[in-house]
Amino acid sequence: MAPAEVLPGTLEMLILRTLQRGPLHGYGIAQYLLQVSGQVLRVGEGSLYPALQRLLVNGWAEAEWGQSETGRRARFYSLTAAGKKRLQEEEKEFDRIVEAIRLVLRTV
Amino acid sequence: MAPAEVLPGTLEMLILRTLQRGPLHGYGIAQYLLQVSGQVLRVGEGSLYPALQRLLVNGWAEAEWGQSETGRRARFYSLTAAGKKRLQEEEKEFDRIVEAIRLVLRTV
DNA sequence: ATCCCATACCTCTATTATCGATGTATCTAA
DNA sequence: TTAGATACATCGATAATAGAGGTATGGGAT
Repeated sequence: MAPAEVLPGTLEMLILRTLQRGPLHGYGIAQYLLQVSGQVLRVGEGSLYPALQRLLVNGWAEAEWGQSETGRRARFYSLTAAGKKRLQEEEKEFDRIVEAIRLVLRTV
Repeated sequence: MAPAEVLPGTLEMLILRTLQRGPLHGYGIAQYLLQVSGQVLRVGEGSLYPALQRLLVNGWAEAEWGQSETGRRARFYSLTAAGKKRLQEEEKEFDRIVEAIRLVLRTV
């Protein structure tokens, strides 16, 4: 099976969607995405942490240091109200574009 | 309606798919994508022409100068055998990743 | 006649996102 | 005691896109 990266431009949406389930730390987000996507979406750390920084800077998420399930120090991210709104917009736009692409792919 | 760009990483696939219908010039490709996608996929020239160059370099398309329907000089691109194969691979990978993303978006 | 718009090509630079490598540190299990 | 999993982060290279700029021609409207 191909290693397969994330579609550029969709990572923030995927992270926001993951955080919608509840606060989670970076490592956990990557694990979750890998698992739920059936091992397809492999988010490298070099993509993940900069993306999380962007979410903080834009006010879509906030972070708090705490303890992970395994007792280690971890930074828990959670959605802000602005982040929830942003997620809705991104999902809508994603659907719109994917539908447009499907139109092209289906048109003979 | 938002101006909405192309999903990064999908442009080459969209062009290849357009060329599968028959040879076409750059300007025509952009027009076609805009029309078939219901005005959603707006391909700027600064994205289009570099992408066409990549297709040539990779041997997925070949080009020939000719006359457009309106009598102007135009460069017609057409799919090679390698391009057809490449298109199939890209479509398959696209479906795979979009399906993975949908899994994430649908999971509660 | 002239001027604008659509058609048609292309390049350049800035911006942005992703990836892979690198580095730190801790905890657990073999 | 050592390897692997957990957990953070940054750095540089790569690549793709967008937007602006530049050339040229044809047709239709003023």
